[in-house]
Amino acid sequence: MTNVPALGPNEFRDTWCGQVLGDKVDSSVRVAGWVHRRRDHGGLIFIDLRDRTGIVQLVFHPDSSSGAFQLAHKLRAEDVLSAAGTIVRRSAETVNPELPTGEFELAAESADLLADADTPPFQIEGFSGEVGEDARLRHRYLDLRREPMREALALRHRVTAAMREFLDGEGFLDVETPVLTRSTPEGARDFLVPSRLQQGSFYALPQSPQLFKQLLMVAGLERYYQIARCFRDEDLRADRQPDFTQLDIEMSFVGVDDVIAVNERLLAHVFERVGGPAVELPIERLGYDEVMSRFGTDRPDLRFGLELVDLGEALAETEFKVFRGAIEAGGAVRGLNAGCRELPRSELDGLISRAQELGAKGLVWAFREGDGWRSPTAKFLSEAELAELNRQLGAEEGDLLLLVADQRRVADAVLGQLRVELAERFDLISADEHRLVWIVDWPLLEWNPSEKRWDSLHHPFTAPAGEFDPGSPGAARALAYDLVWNGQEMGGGSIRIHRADVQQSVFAALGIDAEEAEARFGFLLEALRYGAPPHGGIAYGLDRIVALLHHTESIRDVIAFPKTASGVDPLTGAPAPVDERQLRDLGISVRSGGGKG
RNA sequence: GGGGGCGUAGCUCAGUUGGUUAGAGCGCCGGCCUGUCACGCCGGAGGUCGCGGGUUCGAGUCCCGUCGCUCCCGCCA
Repeated sequence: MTNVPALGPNEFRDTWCGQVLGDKVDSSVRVAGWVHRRRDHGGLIFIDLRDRTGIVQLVFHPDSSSGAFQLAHKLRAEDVLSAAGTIVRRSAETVNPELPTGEFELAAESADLLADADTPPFQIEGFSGEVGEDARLRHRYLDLRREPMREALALRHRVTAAMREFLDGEGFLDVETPVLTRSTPEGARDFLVPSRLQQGSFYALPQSPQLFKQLLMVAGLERYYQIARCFRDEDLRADRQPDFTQLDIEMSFVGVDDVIAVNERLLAHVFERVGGPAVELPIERLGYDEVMSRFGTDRPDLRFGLELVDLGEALAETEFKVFRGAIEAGGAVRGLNAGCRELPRSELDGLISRAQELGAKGLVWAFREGDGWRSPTAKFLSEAELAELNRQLGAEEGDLLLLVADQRRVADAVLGQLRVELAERFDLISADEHRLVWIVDWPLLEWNPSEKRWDSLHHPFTAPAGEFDPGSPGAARALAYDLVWNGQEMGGGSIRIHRADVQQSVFAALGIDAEEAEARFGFLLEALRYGAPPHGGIAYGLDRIVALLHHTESIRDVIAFPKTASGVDPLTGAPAPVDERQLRDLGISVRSGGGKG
């Protein structure tokens, strides 16, 4: 709570609780806030009064003639109080070193009960256990009175304020884009809003302002940003909400290096302003192919090793059918050396289950023992193969080795995830270490085997590097970049396609023919024909950034009014049924599930 | 859509092999207390063991179903 101004006198108070400090000693002061705690000694009553800025102790003596003492006796937790009195310095033995205001207290001479409070459903403070999230969300306005939540929201504010401060200084314009817009059915599921005036038609809530910000570049705004609410109707996670916030940025007449450069300065500025980790510039860049090879994921956590190794060559001649089968099917055998860690059989079995949950058919574990392995799999491999595997994995005596044989992308995904979980299990990550990295040089498209078509890795508006050859779509690289912080994707962006003909050929490669492209993205293609500047930008997941800075796993802890994992807001009860008349107005007659009414 | 975990007092939790009247801490209510700051002391109230069904002489405990919360997989261009 650093951005709190000094208060001038007003009807209910003339200073904040947290600002009852030495400069006010002997002065007469009125404060207001919530009764944080009451300590009633019979002939002497202490009230801790809390407002946004902190806590101050009020002392009520029975000799005050105003009735304040009698009032204090009746006060209960969370009552709203305004109290006036004299600020006094506490005697040395009664100082509370835990409290910023602990050297002082307000000797209350009068007090007004502004509102009394029912007993809260959970304790606001002073309770060591963690309150269940359901209870917290049902009474979120009470949860937000608790210090961690006050700090989370204050931090969030400081982050967005620092973003605006920097971007304003760099000449960016904050422009709002519509929340009621048009559905674009690829990608995430849209939230739909029925139109009353155009019955049978629907607005969609934006998954991102992507197309509008490109149109703003066509419009000549040059530099745009927006702290934009985005919506995706997909299943939730600890780091996913149906409505979430993005810092959205777009610039004209720029290439990859230009966007990265301004964003690196943005991050350094924001982190510096909010007391985040120091950002060393320039931020490291790694190519997509390299990180996939070394870490099995496009969002690598660089704070620890356990890198993946390709073991296909060592096993080229193997008789072990699990490995040979994977290699003959065009797949790979990938492994990692988890270091010298003795694990009980139950945990090794747990690793196998986890690997299967992540999509692998199985997982081979082994401990290096002499020149060979201690492992149920050792008997299927020759001495020469074991020796070569040990060599390639850099295995020393006792090292735990994990191998997955599968299609390359499956093996990578499984070992890439196990790598992170093992690092947590083995405590390889120090809390104060931070690693930022740009992932660059992405493929433009990837083959989707289940749908049998090419999909964009980022989105269909991402510019290819160099000329786009529709004949070999898999070879195209993208002018795209993701920023990864400690293994979490903070944001990502790209240079966009600014020529209609290029955009059309990329649509075609994605299986969107000219007619469909015209129907869905005609407004974009048309805009690109009226002189679109080369442009590019980025979008950051604001909730995730604040969560990382706040050292919390769940973005719900940095959102004032989040939804539960099933998309419900326990406070308001949303989503809720609507009445027949509302539906009639919208021309909607179907009611599913035989609902009430 | 699938899998794991959880659901017992207002909150956080314990509850043995199925066995008497279901417990603790905090909170709440009443009383006492003039230097506490998670004040202390004494007393008290508070339970549809998520819900429904089943097994059993007997179910918080076992079984089936269901609902809610949560984590993960799928999904999230």
